[in-house]
Amino acid sequence: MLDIKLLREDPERIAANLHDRNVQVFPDLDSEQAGESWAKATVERLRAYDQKVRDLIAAGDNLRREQNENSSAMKKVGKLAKDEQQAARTPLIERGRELREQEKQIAEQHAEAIAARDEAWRRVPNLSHPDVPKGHTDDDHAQLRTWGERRDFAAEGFEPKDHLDIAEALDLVDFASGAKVAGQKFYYLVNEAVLLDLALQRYALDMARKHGFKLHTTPDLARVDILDGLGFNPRGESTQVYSVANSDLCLVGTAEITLGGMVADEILDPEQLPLLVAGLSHCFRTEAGSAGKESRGLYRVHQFTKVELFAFTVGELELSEAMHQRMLDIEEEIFQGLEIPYRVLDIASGDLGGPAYRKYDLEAWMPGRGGWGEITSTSNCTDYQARRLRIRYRPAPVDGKKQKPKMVHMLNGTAVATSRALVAILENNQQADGSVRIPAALQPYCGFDRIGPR
RNA sequence: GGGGAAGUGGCCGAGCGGUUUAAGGCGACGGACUUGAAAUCCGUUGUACUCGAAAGGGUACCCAGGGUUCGAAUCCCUGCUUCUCCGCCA
Repeated sequence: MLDIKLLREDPERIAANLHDRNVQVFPDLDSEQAGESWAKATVERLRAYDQKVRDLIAAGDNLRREQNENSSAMKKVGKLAKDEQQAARTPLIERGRELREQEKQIAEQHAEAIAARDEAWRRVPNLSHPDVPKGHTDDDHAQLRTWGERRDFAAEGFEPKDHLDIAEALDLVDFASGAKVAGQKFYYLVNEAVLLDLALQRYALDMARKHGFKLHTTPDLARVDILDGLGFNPRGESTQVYSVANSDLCLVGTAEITLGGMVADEILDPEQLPLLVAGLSHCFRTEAGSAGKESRGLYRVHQFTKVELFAFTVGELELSEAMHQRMLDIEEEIFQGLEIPYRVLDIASGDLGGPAYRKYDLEAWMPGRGGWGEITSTSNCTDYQARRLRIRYRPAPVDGKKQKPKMVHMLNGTAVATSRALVAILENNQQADGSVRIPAALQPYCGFDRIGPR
């Protein structure tokens, strides 16, 4: 959620950003129905909502002030002579009843107005970094660089298989049983794949730790309001999130949720910042609306395991942007260690997602599909998530004066999502004889340097 | 799962329907005294919304949400959390 003051102070900026990101806040205000100025019309409606809220706040405050005055008048009645007290009380009681009635009505209207405003305001996405490429197709992302040598399978004399063929031939996954027990896109890892999965987790955790991230395993479930605070929409029709029946809990789609929520409602000491935490969790995704897309194998599944990096920084753009680069560097170091060729994308405005101010993805080369596939993603969400989770810090005193708390900036990034990393490793390291070479960095964790041939 | 107890400011802790403007203490900050420090004394002290150019004013917040009342930290209901005892369990 953005600071509502921005709506009052710089509405043009919000309209321009809505336009760049192509985000419709009100269903009836899109470019078809409202024309070119739909974004401007959206902002105007938001401002009207906000004004109504403020008017009702003023009205309510006034009534409560009168109620307080009435109460103090009542206190003084006790000092009057006994025979005068009753006569003095009656009108005050009457007035008090009136005020209570009025205040109740105003409070009701206020609750409605604030619900309407916030429901809309929450859909307004974060501002965007000025360098974010504008556009909303996959071609609009800016490719910053590539790393690594892609293997020339033709020169090696064989046709690369995709990871599912490799894994099935080596008896590393069991999708059939997964489907029987839990449904399509659930799976069992089998044999060496189990150890490889654990090795990836341990490798990523060691890397996170080396870079100063405090390690955590996190709950795999979280409360709805924590999800909300981080900008996930557990309700909604196309939600990516599983909800647990008869509770306010959801299965987390990423440890971003549990790590980000960890310090909700707290005012942090500036010495604690930047606060670097890493979390190992399972990730559950409904993948609603993505049926048929990249449906083969481990690439898009309902459950996987991930080591996530998370940072809370002082609420200054220079600092969070520097941290964002640092997180991207770590992600690159991790995949360089795994010897996976990849490219780095600066994600375009239309594909940022609500909370992100800027987002970089790493896409690994996946020979099986002959294309790039997303393996990590790191976002600087600035204060957008912090505002709803009320995560603040108190800046150091200036001239001996205590400073007001400020919102932290929050960043998240993937260290390793094991399922996608498995895809990349199996496909890039497959051998002509059907075996798969294990990257040197993982061998100490696995205890073997090759799977197969069988 | 069942029974008890408890949730008050940065922390400890009093208050159980209107003299509370939440006592008192600790801590922190500022000042006085001091060559400096300690001790002592004096003062200040949270979060947010809102009005205002500012000075400053108003409102809310005693775990959360409802309710009773002219008036709630205080009474009632529901929930959450913590502690504790019993049962069950890896």
